[in-house]
Amino acid sequence: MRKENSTNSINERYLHKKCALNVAIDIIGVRWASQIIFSISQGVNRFHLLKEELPNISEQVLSRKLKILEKQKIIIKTIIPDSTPIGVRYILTSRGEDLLPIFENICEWGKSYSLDFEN
Amino acid sequence: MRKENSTNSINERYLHKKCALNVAIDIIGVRWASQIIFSISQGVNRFHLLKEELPNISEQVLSRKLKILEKQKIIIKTIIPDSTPIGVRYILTSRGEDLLPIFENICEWGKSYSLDFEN
DNA sequence: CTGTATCCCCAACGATACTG
DNA sequence: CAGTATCGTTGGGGATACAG
Repeated sequence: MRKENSTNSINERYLHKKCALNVAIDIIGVRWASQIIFSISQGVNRFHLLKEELPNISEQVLSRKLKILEKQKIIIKTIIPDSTPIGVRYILTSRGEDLLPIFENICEWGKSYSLDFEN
Repeated sequence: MRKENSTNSINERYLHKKCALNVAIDIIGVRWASQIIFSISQGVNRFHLLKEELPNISEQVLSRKLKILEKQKIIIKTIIPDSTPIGVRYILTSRGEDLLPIFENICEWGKSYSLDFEN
């Protein structure tokens, strides 16, 4: 349960109000989120495929992250019809698609660290 | 002290190796970092000015963040000559400047949440 | 004015077992 | 196949006092 009056929460709200940049950062800046969005855009769009692609993520965490991204309207969960056992496919919303060119830019920028990463 | 063999650290290294996107996200995705970079670019480039601009940040945290950004070669600390008491000015490196257009894009994207933020 | 030292909190992250 | 329940761990974020 979240403590709405902790300094943590107060600062979070302060930053969100200050600039939408911070809103966006709090969405894409948590662990796995960006990688999951990118993977889904590449066609890695099912639960077990994501588990294979990201072997270090636990089912618990993957499930949690997918649910959050769905709530944020970045991905949509669709049931694959006539499948046994039940199958699920995740696809990006237009809001999610809009992130892809941004990720390209961020990725380019991050590459400057691949060289001197261990300083 | 950081536990280099915690799953947390292992996953961090895994993601960094997977894609530079995750390297960049871990730099700009922590609290205050993006806002500090943006503020400095706007001329809010001194310790006490940043404290005024971000009243909810403690000196401890601001100091810590500035040091990290300096280590990441995103900002540079310059001593203001002939000042008593000692004065310090922070400026962006070219690596820091490169972030500004990216921030513009992220901010634009984030604005779509200002509407339905409390869902 | 620009920090550092010390200590604490708590929310994200993760492991494991279980389920429709 | 696609999750959820439960609980333990970690480390970033923060408060306060002090220092050059």
